[in-house]
Parts: sequence; structure tokens; C-alpha cells
Amino acid sequence: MKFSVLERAFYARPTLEVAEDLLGCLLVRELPDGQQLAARIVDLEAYIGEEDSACHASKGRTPRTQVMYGPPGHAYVYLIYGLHHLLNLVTEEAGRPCGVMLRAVQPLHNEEAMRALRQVKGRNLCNGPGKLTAALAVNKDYNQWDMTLGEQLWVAPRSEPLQETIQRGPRIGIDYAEPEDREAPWRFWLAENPWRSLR
DNA sequence: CTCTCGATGTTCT
DNA sequence: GAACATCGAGAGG
Repeated sequence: MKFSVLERAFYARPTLEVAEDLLGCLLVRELPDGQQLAARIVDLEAYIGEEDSACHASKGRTPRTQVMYGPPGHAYVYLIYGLHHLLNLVTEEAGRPCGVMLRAVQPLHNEEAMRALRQVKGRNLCNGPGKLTAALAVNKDYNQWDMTLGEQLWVAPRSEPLQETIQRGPRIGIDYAEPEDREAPWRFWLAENPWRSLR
């Protein structure tokens, strides 16, 4: 199976545009043993710059947020609650700290291998931001990874036009943010897709 | 089905 | 020392 690669120009656009266009695209993972896994992106959230109080970069440039200030098309992976890795894709031009966090994916290719990595039944496999990283063996070693290389971890364009309609609403789990940012409809998902995140 | 709670490590105060 | 872009187990309805 050969998957093509979204190039850097795709990510170097306004974050909300990138977020919408990423829905239905394929997150592709190549394991050390050569196995390829692929899953459709069905649920995600945008985090938009220092002025977005929900964005990690709202605290400014730190060792942790450094990668968001770098060029687009790189991965921002961090550990949350000491347990779960979350995967973001850096967007917009270098110097502007923005990104998209992946919340849920739908297994498309080699689901058995994902189940081997994460032993659960049903849609529990990857319908949450911490679940999908486990199912695809993504951890903080992939922080700053260049997603345009087309090796180990990358995103491929939609294999066919979107059938589902796109829905949007407020982001999840950001109670600490300012009300206007908490309410901003910067989460996008595919309507009625059973693989989307539960919350 | 719902709710509550504990786990665990990094970051920032 | 608190907070954290979460998850799963266990209790109860």
C-alpha cells in the first residue's frame, strides 16, 4: 500500500482552513517492522496562537511550545496527566504558534495491528486523543517530527471526496481558558461518524 | 447507561 | 506544589 504525503504548503495556511481540510485525510504510521497503519481523521481541534488562552502557546515561547513556533508541518506531541500522549500538527508560518490536535480517527488499513498495540474491543480503539496515539504507537519521540517526509509518521490526502458533512462546536477539556475562547467553535468532526470522540 | 475517582510525569508558578 | 487539550475501572441506576 502506497500513501502519498501532504506537503508543507498544506499546513502553511490559516489554522481553521487546515483543520477543516484535514478531516477525512489519512494519518499514516509505518512501524519499525515495516507494517503500515492508516486511519481517517474524523475529529480534531484548532489552537490558534498566543492570543488563544486555550493554546499552550498563550504562555509564550517555552521549551515545550518551541515546536509550535517553528515551521508548519511538524508534530507537536506532549504528555498529559502523566499518562497520555496527544498529537498535534503545527500550522501557519514559522513564528506563529498554531496547531491542530487530533481527537479521533477511524481505522482504515491494518486495524489488526492497531488492536495488537492497544488491546481493546470496538470503537474504543482510537476515539479519543490519547487513544489514537496509543493505537498508532505515537509517543513523545515524535515531538518535532517532520510530517512531510513520508516516513514513519505522516498525513495522506483524502483517498476519495468527503461523503459526510462537517460539524463544528466548542473545544473540549479547556475549562481553564477565557470564556470567549472556551466557546469558540474550533472543534471540527464528521457528522454521524461513529468513530468520533465520545466527549 | 451515568458518575466518580485515581493514576502519573512534565510544566509552570 | 498545583494544574494539566485524558482514560479506564468500578459503583450505582
